[in-house]
Amino acid sequence: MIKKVIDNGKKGVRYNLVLNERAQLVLHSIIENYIQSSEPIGSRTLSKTIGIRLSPATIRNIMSDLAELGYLIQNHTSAGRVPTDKAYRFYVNSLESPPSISQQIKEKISQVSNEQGSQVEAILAEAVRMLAELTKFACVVSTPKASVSRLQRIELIKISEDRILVILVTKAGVVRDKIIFTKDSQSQEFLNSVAEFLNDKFKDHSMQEIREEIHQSMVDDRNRYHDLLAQAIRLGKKAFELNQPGEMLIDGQMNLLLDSHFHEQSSLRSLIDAFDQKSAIMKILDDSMKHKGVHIFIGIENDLIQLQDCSLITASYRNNQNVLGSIGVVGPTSMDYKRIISMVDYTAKILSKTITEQSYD
Amino acid sequence: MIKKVIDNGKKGVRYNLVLNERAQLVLHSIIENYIQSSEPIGSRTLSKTIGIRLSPATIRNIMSDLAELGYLIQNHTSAGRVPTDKAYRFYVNSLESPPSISQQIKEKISQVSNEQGSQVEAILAEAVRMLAELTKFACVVSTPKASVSRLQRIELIKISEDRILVILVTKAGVVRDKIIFTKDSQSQEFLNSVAEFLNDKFKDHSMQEIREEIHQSMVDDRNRYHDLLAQAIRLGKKAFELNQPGEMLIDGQMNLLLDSHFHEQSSLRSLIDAFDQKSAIMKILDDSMKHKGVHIFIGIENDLIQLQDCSLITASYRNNQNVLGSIGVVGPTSMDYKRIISMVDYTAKILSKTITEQSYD
DNA sequence: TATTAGCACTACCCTTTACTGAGTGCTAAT
DNA sequence: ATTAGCACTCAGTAAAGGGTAGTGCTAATA
Repeated sequence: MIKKVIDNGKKGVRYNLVLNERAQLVLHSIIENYIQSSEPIGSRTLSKTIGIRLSPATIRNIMSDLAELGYLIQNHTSAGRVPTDKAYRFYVNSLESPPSISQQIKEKISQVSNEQGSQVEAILAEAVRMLAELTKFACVVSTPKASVSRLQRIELIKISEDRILVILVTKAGVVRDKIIFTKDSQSQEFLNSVAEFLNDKFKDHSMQEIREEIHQSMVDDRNRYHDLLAQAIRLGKKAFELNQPGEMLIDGQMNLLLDSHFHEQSSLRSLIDAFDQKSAIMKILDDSMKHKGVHIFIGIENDLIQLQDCSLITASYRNNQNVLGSIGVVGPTSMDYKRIISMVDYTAKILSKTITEQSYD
Repeated sequence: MIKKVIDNGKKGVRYNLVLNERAQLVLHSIIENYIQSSEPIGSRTLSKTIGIRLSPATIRNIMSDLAELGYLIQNHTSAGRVPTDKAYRFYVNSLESPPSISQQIKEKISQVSNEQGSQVEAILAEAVRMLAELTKFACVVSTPKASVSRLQRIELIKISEDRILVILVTKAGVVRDKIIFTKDSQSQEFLNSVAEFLNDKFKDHSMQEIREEIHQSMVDDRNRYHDLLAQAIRLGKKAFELNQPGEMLIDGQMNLLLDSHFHEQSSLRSLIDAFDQKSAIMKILDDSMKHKGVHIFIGIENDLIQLQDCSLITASYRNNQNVLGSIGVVGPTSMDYKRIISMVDYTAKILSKTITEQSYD
């Protein structure tokens, strides 16, 4: 279906794919008004707040066309107009990227990196907390993906006859610990040799690669007869087994529940479910890791049905070498995009900077 | 002030500290009805559901007395009666301890211990999650307190020229990692000697003790001239510095927001604040560690003003040697105490069992 | 003397009704 | 092409009235 457009250079209503300048201005104005007030915008109100002089009647005509084009809807006949997801998409596409941000907010966000020598997880937790506090929405951040992380150091520590503590340190500075059980008890000296061997062989390799190489070695029969090697492979297999599934930190869920946009019990319930499952939101964060800069998912654009009343703003963070994960905000589709986008963008940058300083590359 | 009491053996209304049996029965019945329905209980309704035959009028008389004694209140003149905190206190005191629990729930909770070889933190997270799901309220659990935990093993790992990774394993099976920065780079061999020294000296000591002993050693001048010793003390000081403040895991906060009892915005906001601060709830959990068994804090009994519309049910968990922390449920004062108490009690027991199996004692 | 039936009374809750106000679409005038 | 004017719509609020579940008090009862 070809879209109708308002074009005052021609007679009557034309069919085309773009809005003329005045229609854009009206739409823009409606959206910004609605973002502020969260109430349907009427022609009279708008004619007062919009920059140029336009009578309510004229605005009504434009609004009527915009509604027909799918940018606006009316909840009922005699109510003002409300922007649709399509309108928000138009709006964010028209924004400069990234929007400006106040010095004050910048300073606030920069506090995240203040505490020198924090663990990566602590930095992420702090960042997501800060972002939730500033945006007053729910915020999520994915921890550096184990599979793409590269090994800086592995250590094996015998802590009892049948338990070995495995410490993995990645290039990005993430420390993971895990306890593995063994039937036959080994001396610490032996474990040290094993660890040394694994460090030599696998340093700088990604966890994914390491798992594959170990798998390869196990298939290779020759190794069976070399005790150290055999043990190293056996222990290594356990140690590098997908220890933590990609994790996600959440903060500010409560903010959403207090937000008037989600006051209907139904959408609220489903939102909670979405957060409880984690996996779906995790997927969105993973996707957004693949691209640079800020990503925006508006309402219906979200595959996950529970999130179709929400918009997500995400941005990836990285160290010198790799994209590590991403951080995002979940809020109502009528959120203040300028504000939120700039905050997410800046937080991701600060996060990248802080974590890069911590990295071993 | 001396309390009035209903005593049908005597003439008129007496002053005393106990309720006669019939008044107790009525009160008990009102509370259980109210827990089920969350609606004010009237005399007519009660006369139908209460076991013995009593006319509404009689019940009204008794209720009137109970109201005067502070066990019941009326929201307005022509409404039924609602139990006060005092009533709930009477109620829980009269319960057998601990109340019985269905086999089905037992099995559900026991799943917490299923995954063999989990880290303590993971077990706690699982437990608090399970408890939140079962109770449909908010649940909290405090992680084993660092200060009382005793040392199983310390390990120092050089991960770059200026960074040392410290791994602390406690008797309870908690693994903590921390990165410390040094100006002068040391060899791994040297760090091994230092770690060995610290292990010899401090194994089985509590973190608190260790900190004190290190402090003592630093004051003691002689040690300055022994290089290993001096370095060990210097590094040990950093390593054992209060690394993690007692932490707390929360789950199911959202449940509270969906609970009809907290639908007034005001009490909701303050509740969220209470959870955000953490420290106050942490204090309650700490307190409850000092005593055995289940602890119950009803409404006004909570020092924290934000929690005065809530009841807390807590129970401590332990390994063979020490009380480690406690787990609790936060819900409305009109919660189903029998159900919740039994669940918290049983969860704490399962938690103790699971963690004891993990411990190195 | 304790209990109960009866009665007048109270206040919330729900529905109906009416009114207001912000908004619309359409038409005719500019 | 724009605007003023007008009839119309519908959510929201407030007032009015009936229904209901509760109360307290008094007098009758076992």
